[in-house]
Amino acid sequence: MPSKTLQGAPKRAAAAKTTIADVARKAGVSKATVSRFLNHGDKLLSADIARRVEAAIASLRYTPSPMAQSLKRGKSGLIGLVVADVANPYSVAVLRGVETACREAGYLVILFNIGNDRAREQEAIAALTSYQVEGFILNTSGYLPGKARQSDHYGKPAVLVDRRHADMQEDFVSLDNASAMGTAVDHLIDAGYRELLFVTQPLSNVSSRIERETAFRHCIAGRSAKVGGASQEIGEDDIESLEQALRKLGKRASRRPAIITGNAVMTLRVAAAAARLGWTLGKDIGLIGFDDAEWAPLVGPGITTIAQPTDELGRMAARCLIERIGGFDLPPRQILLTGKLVARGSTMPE
Amino acid sequence: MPSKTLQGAPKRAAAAKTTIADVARKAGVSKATVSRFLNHGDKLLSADIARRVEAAIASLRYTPSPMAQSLKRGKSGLIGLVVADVANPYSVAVLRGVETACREAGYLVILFNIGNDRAREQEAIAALTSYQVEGFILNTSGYLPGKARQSDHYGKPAVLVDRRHADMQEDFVSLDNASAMGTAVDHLIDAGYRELLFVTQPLSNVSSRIERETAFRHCIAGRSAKVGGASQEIGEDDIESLEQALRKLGKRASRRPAIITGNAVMTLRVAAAAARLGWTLGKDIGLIGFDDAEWAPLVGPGITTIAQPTDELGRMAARCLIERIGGFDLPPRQILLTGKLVARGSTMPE
DNA sequence: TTGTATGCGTTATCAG
DNA sequence: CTGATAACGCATACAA
Repeated sequence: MPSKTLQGAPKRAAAAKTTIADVARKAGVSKATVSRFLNHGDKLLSADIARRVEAAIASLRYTPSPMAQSLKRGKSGLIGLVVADVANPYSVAVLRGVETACREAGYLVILFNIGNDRAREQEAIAALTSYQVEGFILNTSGYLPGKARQSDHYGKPAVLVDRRHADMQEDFVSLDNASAMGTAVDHLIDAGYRELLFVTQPLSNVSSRIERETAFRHCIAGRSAKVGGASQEIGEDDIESLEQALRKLGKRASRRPAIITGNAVMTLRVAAAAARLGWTLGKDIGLIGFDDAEWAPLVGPGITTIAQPTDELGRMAARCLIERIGGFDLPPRQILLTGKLVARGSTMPE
Repeated sequence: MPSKTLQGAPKRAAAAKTTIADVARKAGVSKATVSRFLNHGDKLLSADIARRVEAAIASLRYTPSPMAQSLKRGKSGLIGLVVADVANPYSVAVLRGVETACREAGYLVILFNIGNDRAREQEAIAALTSYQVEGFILNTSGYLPGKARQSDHYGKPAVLVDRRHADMQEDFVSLDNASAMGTAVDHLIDAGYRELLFVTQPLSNVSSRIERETAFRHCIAGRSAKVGGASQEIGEDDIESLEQALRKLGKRASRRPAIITGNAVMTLRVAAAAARLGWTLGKDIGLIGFDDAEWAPLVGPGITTIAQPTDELGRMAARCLIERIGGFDLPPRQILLTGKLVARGSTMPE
C-alpha cells in the first residue's frame, strides 16, 4: 500500500471542498449572488435566480466554510468554554448543558481546561480569542497575576458560571448559595442536629465556596445559641485534619452533630473519614452535601444532598451568552437557580 | 452609560488586531519576510533582518491569526472530539486526557457530544470538518444510517477510543478487555465465588460491551463445570428485570454467587438493586465492576473494580492522532492498555 | 536573501 | 436586482 492511503482513498478524494465559486458557476450567476442568497435568502434576489442558486447548492451539497466566513466577518460560530477543572464533576455537568445549548443554537464549543492553574486563565482567553470565539463561558476564579483588573475579554462578551470575578461586569449564572445553605441548615435542625460543622475546600478566591461559608455563618448567627456552628477549610490531601475535625465535633455528646460539605468532592472525603472512624452516617453523625452525585443514594444509608440544576445552569449560561452575542445590551444580570433538597438516610431524625 | 460599554472600553478598544502588515511596516520589511520568520525562524533570513522582525513582533505583541492561517494552509490547530455521551464518566475521564495532551501539543479541542444519538455522528463529523479540524478522536459506535461504510472522515485522520468501528482503518485505543475480564473472573474464583453473572448495558453495537461479554463467556468456558456463568443485558431503566436476575442468581444456594458489571453505570445500578433486596455485598453476593469510580470505596463495604487508565487512554489517543497528523503513515495500530484490579470488600473471600 | 503578486473562501462596496 | 472587485490575514511560487 502506498502512502496517504486514507487521504487518497478512491471513494471520495479528501472532499475537494466545493466553494461558492463552484455554486456560482453551476447556477450561472456571480459569487456575490450566491453569497446574497446564503445571507439574506431570497429577499434580495429575483425568484428565478434564487431558485437556481438553491438548486445548485443542493446538487453540489455545498456548505460554506466557517473559516472563511470567520476571517471575513470576524465571527466564528465558536464559543470558548474555560473550566477550572474538568476533573470536577460539577464542571462537567455544566459543560454538558453548555454544549447542548450551544449546539442547538448553531455554535460549537472549544474547550479549554486550566486544571486549577490560575496562571493559565489568561493563556486560555488569549488562545480562544485568536480563534475568533464570539464569547466566553468562564468557570474560573478570574484572578489576574500582575496586571490590574481587565474586565473585558478582548471586547468579547462573557458569562460567568459558579464563580464570580472581582468587580465583574459580566452576566453571572449560579446556584443561589445563600438560599441553598438555608435549606440545608433548616433541614438539619429539623432533624434534630444541633452542632453543625461546615467543611469546605480551601476558600482561596473561589466565590461559591466563600458564599456558602458566609451563608453558613449567617444561618448559625440567626439561630438561638442552642445551635452551634463552625466551619473549616480542608486542603487537598489533608485527611488528617479532617479526621481530627470530625473527632472534635463528635466529642460534644450533649448536642447531636452534623456536617455540611461544600461540594461533592468534600462529601466523598467526609464519608470516607466517617467510615474510617467507624461512624454511621445519620446516626453517629449527620451529613448533608452540596451537589447531588449519582452515588449519593448508595453511600452508607444514602447521603442527603442539595442538588444543583447543573444542566440548567449550563444551558442558562449558554443562552445568556448567545443573547449577548446577538447584541443584547443591558446591565449585567445575575441568574440564581435554586437548589433542591434530596433527603436521605444521612440526616435521619433522631 | 451608552451602549457597547464593553466593546468601546477606553483602555483597549476591542484589540484592533495587529496583523502581519503592521509588523512588516514597523520592521521596515515586507509581509512575506515576516511570514518567513514566523514559519521558518531565521533559517531563511539574514540575522539582521530576523532580529528586526523579532523585535517588531515583540513590541507589537503580534500573534498570528489561526483563522487566516487555517484558511491558507487548510490546517487549523484544532482537533475534533466526538463523544457518545458526555454524561458518561468514562467519556469525561478520557476527554480530560485528550484535552491535556492536545493543549500541550499546541492543539485546541472542539467538543461535540452526540448524546448517544448515532444519527448525529455524521452531523458531528461534518460540522467539525467544516472547521478544518486536523483530525478526529471518536468515542462513537461508528454506525452509518443509510450509506455503506465510509471509513474516511473527509480524508482526515482519526483515532477511535473504546469503541471499534466495523472494518476500521483507524488507530484504536482501549482497555484490554479480554485480559481485564480474565483478571476479574480469576479474582472472583480465587475468592470462592462459583456462580457468575455478567451484567451489561445493551450490547447494541458497542464493541467494548461486546468484547467484555465475549471474554466473559470464554473465561467461563475455559473453566471446569464447577463454575457457572451467564450474562444479561439490562436496558436503561429496566430495574425490574435487574432485580429479577439478581434474585434468580441468589437462589442457587449451593454455589456462591457474584456479579460482574460492564461499567460504572451498571455497577451503581446493581449496588442499588442489591441494597433494595437487603443483600450485603461481599457476603450475600459478590460484585466486581469495570471502571474504578471515586465512589467505589464508599459504597457498601467498598466495591472491587477493574480500574481503567482513563487519563492515559485519552493522552494516548491524542498522541496517536497527532502523530498521524504529522504524517506518520503505517498500518492502523491497536493500543490496548491493561486494567488494574482494585480489590475491596464486595469480593471478600468466604 | 528579499520583495511582489496571487489566492485560500467569503462578504461587502461599489457600479451598472 | 446583479456583477465585478476589493478586502479579511496569511503563506507561498515566482521574480529579483
